[in-house]
Amino acid sequence: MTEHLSTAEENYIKSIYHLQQSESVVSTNEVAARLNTKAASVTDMLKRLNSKQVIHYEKYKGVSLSIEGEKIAIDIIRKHRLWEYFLVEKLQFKWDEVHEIAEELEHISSKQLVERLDNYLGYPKFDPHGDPIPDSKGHIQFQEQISLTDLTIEKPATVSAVVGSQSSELLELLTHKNIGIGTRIVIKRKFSYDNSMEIETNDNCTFTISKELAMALFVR
Amino acid sequence: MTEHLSTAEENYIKSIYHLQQSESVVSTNEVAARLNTKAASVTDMLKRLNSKQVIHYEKYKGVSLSIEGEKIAIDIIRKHRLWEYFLVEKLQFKWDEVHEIAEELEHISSKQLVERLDNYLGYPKFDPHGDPIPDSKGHIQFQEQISLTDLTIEKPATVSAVVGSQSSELLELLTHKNIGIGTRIVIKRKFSYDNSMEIETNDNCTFTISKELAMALFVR
DNA sequence: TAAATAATTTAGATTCGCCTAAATTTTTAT
DNA sequence: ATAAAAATTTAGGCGAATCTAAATTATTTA
Repeated sequence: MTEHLSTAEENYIKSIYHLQQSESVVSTNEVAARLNTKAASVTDMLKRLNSKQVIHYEKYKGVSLSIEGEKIAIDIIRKHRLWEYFLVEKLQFKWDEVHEIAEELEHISSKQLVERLDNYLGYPKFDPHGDPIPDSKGHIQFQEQISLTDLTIEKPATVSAVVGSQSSELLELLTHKNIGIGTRIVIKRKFSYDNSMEIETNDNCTFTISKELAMALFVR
Repeated sequence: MTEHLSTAEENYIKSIYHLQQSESVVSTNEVAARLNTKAASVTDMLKRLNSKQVIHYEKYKGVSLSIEGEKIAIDIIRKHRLWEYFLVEKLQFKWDEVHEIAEELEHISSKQLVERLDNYLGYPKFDPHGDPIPDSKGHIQFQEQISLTDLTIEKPATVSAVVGSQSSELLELLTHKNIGIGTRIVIKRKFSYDNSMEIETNDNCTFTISKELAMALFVR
């Protein structure tokens, strides 16, 4: 299929894939920002990737992945998330320590390695951050939003929505607790007496939230 | 300590380390041959590594590793062999399938990853090829030579010496069986009737050798 | 809609790691 | 010991991936 891609090329493809989740066509500047590089460098690379058929690119018109490019992106993400799972489940890393290491491991090329790792790990469906792990055919499990109330204990999740987020009282509370869209949450304990729960967030804070607040937070 | 080395730089250091096992000073051409590259490229790189203090190098005088360089080499070898052990023990690869993959994995930089992997694997002392795995302080277990006669069944080993290798009859036999210093051997079966044994080598050949030949071969 | 601003691309350098061909140094052999 | 051979280095170039500064195109706004 594809000859061989450099680490840099793979990182561009991955970035474009992630940026495409919100808008289908991605700008040069957005890629530059995500990769901490300069727009001129991005233009250079887009030309190269375009000639390799992994993206659709026209001057001044933005970029999107080709079918081939999307396959490559999903494959990299699969590797990244499987390695993260490995690091947490087998090597006892904390879920917030593994990203950097997985950024390196995701570029290891052996197909066989990935398949065997997947098998060894028991074909996990979600990584330690709660993100879905694509299967060997590139299929990604649809991920529903659920109320934080219904989240399994110890299973990390990401805040994806806040119901009633127009209320300033709620916002005040969220600001105080430093919770927002994208905040990673793990439930450490649930107290049945008042349905409050102890949670741990991104920034390694552990504290208790009320049933009312938990009901307002949606996670995936 | 060391800022950061590229994969290419690490590979040069590793090659020089291995070549130094036989002769303490290594030539440009030897490095070129080992890395499948050209002498001119090696000269380039030696200049760079010299300025980074990881080697001792003088024009036309050959190269050797500095103390720092040796530490780096041992660290890379440690990673390589731990990953090989992981691939065979945990992911069920065959011992002759893992080298290439480990060549990639050995460049993953996280110190913590290596330590945790080592712990997870139970601090193995030898890799699946029978080579010693340096510990976290860089100490390498001394490996005695034993006669092939005394080698445990199924335990891979490397031919490290041939007693009576001046005899042309022995050489004739060794040449015919394609066995020499460095040949990897695994004993598959031992026959007590005549103390002959069935062995498997490097090149995936399986055949029987006599007690006399086994006694002449020393392995580690 | 025309000017100002923002986004993007081009032009021209730089570093890394490699190459070939030519020059130089070292080693070997006569 | 000197000529021939082998090893090594230098010179000059190339592609990948980056950069800055300048030019160009697109978008916004007055």
